[in-house]
Amino acid sequence: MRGARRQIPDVCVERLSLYVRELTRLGQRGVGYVSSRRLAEHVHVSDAQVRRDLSYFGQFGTSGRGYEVRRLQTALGQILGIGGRTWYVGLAGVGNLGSALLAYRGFRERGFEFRVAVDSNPDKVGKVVQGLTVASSDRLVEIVRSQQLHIGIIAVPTDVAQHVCDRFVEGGVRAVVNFAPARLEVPATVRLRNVDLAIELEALAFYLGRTRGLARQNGKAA
Amino acid sequence: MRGARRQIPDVCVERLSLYVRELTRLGQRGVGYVSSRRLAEHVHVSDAQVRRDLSYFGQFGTSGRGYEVRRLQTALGQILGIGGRTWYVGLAGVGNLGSALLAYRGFRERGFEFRVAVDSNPDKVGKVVQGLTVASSDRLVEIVRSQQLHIGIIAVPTDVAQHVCDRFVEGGVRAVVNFAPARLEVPATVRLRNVDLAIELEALAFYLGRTRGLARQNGKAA
DNA sequence: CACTGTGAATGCATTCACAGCG
DNA sequence: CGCTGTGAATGCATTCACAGTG
Repeated sequence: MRGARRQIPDVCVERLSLYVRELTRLGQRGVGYVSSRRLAEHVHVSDAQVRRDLSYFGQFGTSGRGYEVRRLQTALGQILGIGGRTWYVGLAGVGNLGSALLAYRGFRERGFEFRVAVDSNPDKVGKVVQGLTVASSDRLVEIVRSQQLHIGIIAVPTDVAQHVCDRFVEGGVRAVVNFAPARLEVPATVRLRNVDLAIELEALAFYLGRTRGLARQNGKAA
Repeated sequence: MRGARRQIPDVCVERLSLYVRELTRLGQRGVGYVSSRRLAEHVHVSDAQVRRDLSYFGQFGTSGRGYEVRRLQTALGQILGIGGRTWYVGLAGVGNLGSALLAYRGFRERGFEFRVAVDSNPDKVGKVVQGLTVASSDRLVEIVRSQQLHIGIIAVPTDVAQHVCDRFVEGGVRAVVNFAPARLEVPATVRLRNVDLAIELEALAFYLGRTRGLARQNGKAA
């Protein structure tokens, strides 16, 4: 079998991000300590869930007092890999969605740096978007290599998504985030994550179509 | 026929969308029948998973032959609530992300119709984006009512997300999709779904930070 | 006290494995 | 045969409940 370490639930990692976000806010408001209960409320999970999630990574609390906000915040940041370190990101596809991603300030704040944006449309190549000069998609592989990109983001049309993905992988990225509505093939060494806008709506339609009455909240991390 | 309404796994619904998508493609290629095995391969799940997912909703296959592509496609479409019916959607926030959503053709194809887009920026109000005239956010409640919107999409900055959400709910939407990095409060009758771009990257960073070696594929529906 | 951290119990989701059908 | 549909078994994730602690 693989991975000797204790198995950390996949969804737990996503919640970690939410905890950090809430802790940041609490810190800004000058809150010094927070209990699992209060933290849980803000993130919409149970208090037991919070304690269990944290327990995967160590002991951060004080009996009777709770968690020290600043300390927990930085600790979780470290664990998530967004403490100190900067991850280099490349974007393929500078359409509306791509532009939205480039414009999103949250990335930079958390240590993700867009170093490159490429597009196959010659009209876009050379233009400057969010302080980044758009390069040609043809040069993607060499760019990924020379810029040492860790993560590739795919915001291109479905029919070229796999091709672009392959170029990212060829260049040596270690993870890919795919916004195209396609299932991409990547080697086992590369981490793949899909964000599919149509599915979000379709899943809703399913519940709207049946539950006339009350609806459970949906279990999507966010 | 036993246990008439069994509980359907949340993730199963998302996979249904993927099945429909793949079936559509197979249909276009003229494929008449498909086995759970082959369908599973394309969607990156196990064949048992496919059969189990389908079994929640009925029996669609033929022993020894598999599933008739066209028939299964329409059946699943019905189940998802995207067969025939049109869902009315409203967008709040016509920035890059909002524009990207308006431009996404996949929605219309699957029976989601943007009827309204609003923005709080006076410079944007009155402009036409993707064939839709941008209205003022102030009028959101009445617009939701008069246009009979089922779904509200939130693509506004974090600090006003809750306010906009409340207006959607007040107007009577039955579901909300939130793209802002905030946890929104909605009554139990309203279905909420969050799409959080930063979390996608942070979850990746976690795995990049630790697994030097091979990475499991990530379980995000797409 | 008020709270954490965690075994044990429960509840979901996935896979196994095979009877039964075309 | 080849393949579906599904009980039974397994494997994950969440909650319970409480001993232990500052």
